[in-house]
Amino acid sequence: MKVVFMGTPDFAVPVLESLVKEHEVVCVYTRAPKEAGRGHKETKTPVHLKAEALGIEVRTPKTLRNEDEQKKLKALNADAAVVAAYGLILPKAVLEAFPKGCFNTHASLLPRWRGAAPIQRAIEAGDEKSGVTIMQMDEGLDTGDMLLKGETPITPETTGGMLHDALSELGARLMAETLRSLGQIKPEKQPEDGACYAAKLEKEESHLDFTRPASELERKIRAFNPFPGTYFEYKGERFKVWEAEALDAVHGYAPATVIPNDCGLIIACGEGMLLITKIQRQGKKPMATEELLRGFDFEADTMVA
RNA sequence: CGCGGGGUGGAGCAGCCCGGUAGCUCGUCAGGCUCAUAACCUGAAGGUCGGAGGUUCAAAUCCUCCCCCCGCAA
Repeated sequence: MKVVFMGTPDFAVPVLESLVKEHEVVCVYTRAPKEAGRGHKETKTPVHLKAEALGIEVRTPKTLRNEDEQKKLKALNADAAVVAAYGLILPKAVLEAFPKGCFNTHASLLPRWRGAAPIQRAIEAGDEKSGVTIMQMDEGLDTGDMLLKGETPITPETTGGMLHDALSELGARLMAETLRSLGQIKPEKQPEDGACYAAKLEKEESHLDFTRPASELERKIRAFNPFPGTYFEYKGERFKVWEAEALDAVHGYAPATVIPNDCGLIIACGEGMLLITKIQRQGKKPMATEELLRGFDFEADTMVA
């Protein structure tokens, strides 16, 4: 089958990789390179780099809304489009440009967690499972009919990074399977019951709010590890929190107080307290809190922010 | 030229601004104490202070260039 692939971040790369094994990928669409990183060097997207390595034509239109782009897309004469975290809306004209349709790889068990950040939101909310849904795209935001689903458990140890990688691989497998058995799968409408949206991650969410319950903070820390990360401030310095454990203990400290103890760094929360087990000082690498404490002191009874 | 922090015995940090015997916590090794111990006591080993130049009587510390790591921002 002749297919067009549309995707942008790391999540989409395995999908592209598995796609080229069984189909003719005539062109890859991805977001345009942008200035990023230290020094603001122009950086191509992960999908862009992979496509180049595979020797596939890459296109990076800013939008697919204008007729010109749509014409160029149609001229490829592809049978289908495979999408994975592309980041651009596909207008009706594009959806109709492919005889067999447009298939999207979404990192959640639809209709739960439609939208931008399904992986982190699922962990943050305390879901016990997540998964990937392959769907036939329509004009809505992740509202198309479902073709294939796969589940994976979320354990108390699952981080956003772990789930991301697992779902990315799962998505690649499911998409391959979907394309193999296209005519045989009966599209299933998404039930409205249980639908919810995964809001995109806002910068301010990374800043830990110790007035919240410890268990909630623990989930967020796991969900946001490794991206976008969580942090607190102490004496004007930023400390990134990589791993923590919620301690279900009653205490009389004000939230954000460093609680004196022999086990490590413990911070009072709105409910319970948080034992920070892996931390990163700015300019340093992440390390076990225990290590940092050998040379750095969080004074007991002072406050973090 | 986006902004900024850092590279000091095995680990984590201090010292650098105001040049002048390299320090702290931990680990390691040896010995001691102890029923015992990750506890305690005593002692020891271990460092080209990221690299190369420069200034100086003297550089971890001041100046220049380079390498590596990281935070912010995007």
